[in-house]
Amino acid sequence: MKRLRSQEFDLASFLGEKGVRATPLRLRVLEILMEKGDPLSHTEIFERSAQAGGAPDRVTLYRTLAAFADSRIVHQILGTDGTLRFCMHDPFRPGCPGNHPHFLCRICGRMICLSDQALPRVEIPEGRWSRANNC
Amino acid sequence: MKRLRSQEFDLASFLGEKGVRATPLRLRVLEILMEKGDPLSHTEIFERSAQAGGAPDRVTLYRTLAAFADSRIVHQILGTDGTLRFCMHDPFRPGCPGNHPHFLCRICGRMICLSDQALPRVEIPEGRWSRANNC
DNA sequence: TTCTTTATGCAACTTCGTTGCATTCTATCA
DNA sequence: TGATAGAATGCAACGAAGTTGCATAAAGAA
Repeated sequence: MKRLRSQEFDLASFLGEKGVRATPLRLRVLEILMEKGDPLSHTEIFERSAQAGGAPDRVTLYRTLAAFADSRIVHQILGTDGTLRFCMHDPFRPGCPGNHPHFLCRICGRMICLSDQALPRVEIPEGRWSRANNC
Repeated sequence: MKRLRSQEFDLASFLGEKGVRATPLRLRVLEILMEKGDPLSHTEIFERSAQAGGAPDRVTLYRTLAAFADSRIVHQILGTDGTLRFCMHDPFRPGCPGNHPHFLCRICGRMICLSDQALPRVEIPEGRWSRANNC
């Protein structure tokens, strides 16, 4: 995500365009997510955010990330450790967001996108899978 | 898993061969897992097991499933809901266990194996990923 | 400025899973 | 057969990740 630097555009108006109100915490989180393109967990974002301006409220951070995800600013990836990571959409990285695998280091917990290795489209099985609860 | 019926072989000696001591709970869990080949969550196994002979201890059930996984009797699949499911190895189903996708119904929580749709092998990224903590 | 909507902070709660420890069971061997 | 060691169980407590409800604070619109 090196091409998307805060110098190059106004973070607040970026959020505005996405329909998300810019607040101090949200701008801080946005900066953290943009700093490096790789997916970060809630805990990682919490800790970095705490360093840069005081620990945010845990719940507010969850809601901030949910708001970002709703507005398609970030997408969520479930790691093999069972926790979600949040990743900025990178218009300059082909296949991001998209159907690519991720690598999660078991030791340090760092996740990286393997956006150059596309995954095939999986066929949803036939059957009674519907919106109603009659599966 | 229709071909692997309890009539066809002794569950207790099957566990014995796998180096797992046969106990009432383990036999019950094994039967539940074999009944249908699809992966079941801890909760699903707990509930079915509770019906068939009284509710087992939650922790013991976790340990039972861990023992099965250690002995390669089952494998674990992390669903998009963040919870593990446990699935018998089916020697008669090609690609099970193996690198295939799974489908998880968001409504009813049922998971099914898509063992006919193989996934490509993913290249682990180059770098300092090692057993030591110097990632 | 006032009003309405949205964001925040706090407390409490849920789910999934783990750890520690004492007790019970079971396979084995004398 | 009975003693014994190793494994399985049951219970309590803990922990991480994430959610819900509600009161307060902040922001945008009129």
